Amino acid sequence: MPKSPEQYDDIRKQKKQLIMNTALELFAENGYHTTSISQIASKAKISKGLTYNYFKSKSEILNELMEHGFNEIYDNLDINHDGILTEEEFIFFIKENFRILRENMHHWKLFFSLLLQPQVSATFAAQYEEKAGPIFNLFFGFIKSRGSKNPESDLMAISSMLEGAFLYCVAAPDVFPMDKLEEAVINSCFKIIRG
Amino acid sequence: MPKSPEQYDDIRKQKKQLIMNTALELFAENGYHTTSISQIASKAKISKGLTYNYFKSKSEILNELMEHGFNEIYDNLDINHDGILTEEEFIFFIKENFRILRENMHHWKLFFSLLLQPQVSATFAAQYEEKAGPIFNLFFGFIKSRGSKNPESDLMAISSMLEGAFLYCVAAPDVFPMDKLEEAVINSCFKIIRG
Amino acid sequence: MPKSPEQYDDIRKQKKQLIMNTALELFAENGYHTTSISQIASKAKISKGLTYNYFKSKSEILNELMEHGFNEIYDNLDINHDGILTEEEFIFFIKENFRILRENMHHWKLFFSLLLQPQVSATFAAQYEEKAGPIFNLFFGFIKSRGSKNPESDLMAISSMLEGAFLYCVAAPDVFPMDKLEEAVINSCFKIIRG
Amino acid sequence: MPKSPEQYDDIRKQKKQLIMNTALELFAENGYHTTSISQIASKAKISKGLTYNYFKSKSEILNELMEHGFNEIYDNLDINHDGILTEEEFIFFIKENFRILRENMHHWKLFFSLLLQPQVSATFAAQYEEKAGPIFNLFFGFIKSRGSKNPESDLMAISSMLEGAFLYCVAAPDVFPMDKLEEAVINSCFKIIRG
DNA sequence: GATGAATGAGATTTCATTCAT
DNA sequence: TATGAATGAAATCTCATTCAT
Repeated sequence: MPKSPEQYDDIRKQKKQLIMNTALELFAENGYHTTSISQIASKAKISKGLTYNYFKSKSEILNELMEHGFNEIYDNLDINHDGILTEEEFIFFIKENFRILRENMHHWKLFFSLLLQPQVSATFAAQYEEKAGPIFNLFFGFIKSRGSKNPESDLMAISSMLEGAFLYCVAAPDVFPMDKLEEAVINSCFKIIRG
Repeated sequence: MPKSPEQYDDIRKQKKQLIMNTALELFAENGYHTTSISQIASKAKISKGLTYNYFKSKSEILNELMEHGFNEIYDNLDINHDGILTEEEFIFFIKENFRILRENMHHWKLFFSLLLQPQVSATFAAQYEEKAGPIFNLFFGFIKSRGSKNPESDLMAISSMLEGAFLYCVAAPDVFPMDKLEEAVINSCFKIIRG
Repeated sequence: MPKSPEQYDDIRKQKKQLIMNTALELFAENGYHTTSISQIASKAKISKGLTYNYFKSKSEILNELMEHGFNEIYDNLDINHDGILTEEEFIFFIKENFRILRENMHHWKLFFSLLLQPQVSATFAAQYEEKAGPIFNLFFGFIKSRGSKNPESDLMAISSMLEGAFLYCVAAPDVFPMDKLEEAVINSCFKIIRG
Repeated sequence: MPKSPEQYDDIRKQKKQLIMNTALELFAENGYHTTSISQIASKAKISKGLTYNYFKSKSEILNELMEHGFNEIYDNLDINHDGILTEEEFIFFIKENFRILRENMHHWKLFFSLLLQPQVSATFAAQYEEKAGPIFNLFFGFIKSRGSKNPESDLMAISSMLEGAFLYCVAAPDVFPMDKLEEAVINSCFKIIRG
């Protein structure tokens, strides 16, 4: 029985997603360069050739992965409201970040590793800035609204602390217990702002 | 008339250093896997074959690089005193860290990138822990000595902040001005401890 | 429309056989070490890379060659009967050996050359003993059954003679005419046993 | 103190012999191709470069080794008498052969392995025939003088047996005890001739 | 859409040989 | 004579990508 165009489309979408999920896992765990198309294909239980039916090249898988990943992550953050954070929203925001981190460990691991090798994906840096910019602004607004004496300085400290905490979670999850770390970070944010 | 053993020793030391420096630069800039022995050799203006006169394999270059790097970095920190930090020492320690970071950008870039791909270098994780452990202890002692109400929590926050600041320096040096970042971090440490 | 699994299986079998045949010929004629993968590939009219689709390494080709070779040779000998040789069977057995030798000259040449360099193939010695042991037993039984006064001694002499004759056939086929050699060996076996 | 020309000559001879002995051992044990100039030099405790002061190339070491080896072996056999062997002389000759074999295991191992890979040394086959020819004649004369009914046939059988016994000694010295093998071979020679 | 055999460019590695000293 | 650093050719091996079916 021939399939309808819609069914074909569905299959395509599922297969593509399967390839991307598999690739993400392997890239994150073993690195982009140490992962071969063969490994991806065999883990996804498809043929090597089929991969090229969905992606022009290995690096295109990476590109799409990054793009999707950014969207998945930042869309969930839902920062498109009035642009002013209340204290609860700020806390919620950080907690959300940790939650998303835990749920997308693979993506984050890959993100961080690409951060250190920008030549892999030329478009990566640009995307990152585009996404990260509004968040900096949001934070900056919150810090100022809380009466910080030096909001620029506090933004740097808080951003660093969050970034560092995320790095610990992803790269050395056994050094600090994750929930304690989360709590420590949140508390410290307020200590920093308060002065 | 053969060269004297000392002459040969000299040549070997210099050439080995040349290879390591060249490799470090390329590894840090382009990544370990994207850097070929050919590239290293041609940048160092030697033949591919000679590389193998000095290193058993490409991965051995990486291993020696890590080992030397750790020593270079952590030896400079000189943490072998009485084990108690005064406030000045604490500040000095962080400043030293930043200074060393700036002077060994390549090493740190490589470190961070390997942190996310530990399977590259098996010995890496072990070395890291061995070196980082005493520093955690030192910090913990300082935090307690300053009357922190929750030293475990503060250690996590401060460690994260430092790690994150280093990551910003290395991976995105244009986002924050480095000297301001350094100042912000130091100030925030005290805010965190003070509570 | 993909090929059927059976078709692929067929291709793989044939191609693998082609590679093994080609390698055997070159190994036997020019030696294992002097034969490069490039030579094998170009003689088999395939690409170098394809070789590695079928064999993990060059030495694995050798291993499989030895394994197959042993089986081909010793399976043909069909020594799995009651374990007692009649005179006709003994003669037939030796003749068979010469016939197989002539038809598998390449294999035997390779065997003999590896005999002298056992470190090439670690598994080789073990396989050889496993296969040769029963034959010694069979011969020993025959020699005793014919009333030899010193069967141990006669076994040594006969084994040596056979081994030497095979070596002449393989390494210096022009020194003695092969059919005369065969006849001489068979006759001499009986002279030795008879005493 | 400058050395006299004779002393220099002496040194040269000794060094050359050292290199050849070392190379022989390694070639015999590990094979010609698997033995590198570096290994030879380091085992002989000289520099790589010095090797080329005494030999034009690696293959020239092999050539000289073969040449010397043949002479050493066959000169010791002292077959330059009247050309007629008595029974005692025949026995003595075979015993001598075994003795020499035992004392020059390395040479023989190398000989046998080259027999199977003649392309290694082009001149090898020619040398072998030149040396072996007179021996065949000597044996043929003895066999005839003892009243053999078919001396051509017996020569083949005896030659094969000797060759085979030597191969066993060299390649599989544990299969048969060497002194028993020697005895068995000698006895069997007479059985073969006697008919 | 799906397969996996096949290619070829390029990576790592080895090693006989040369050469400045 | 003696050294060992240096070369370069060639070997082994890997893998993204193509293509016939």
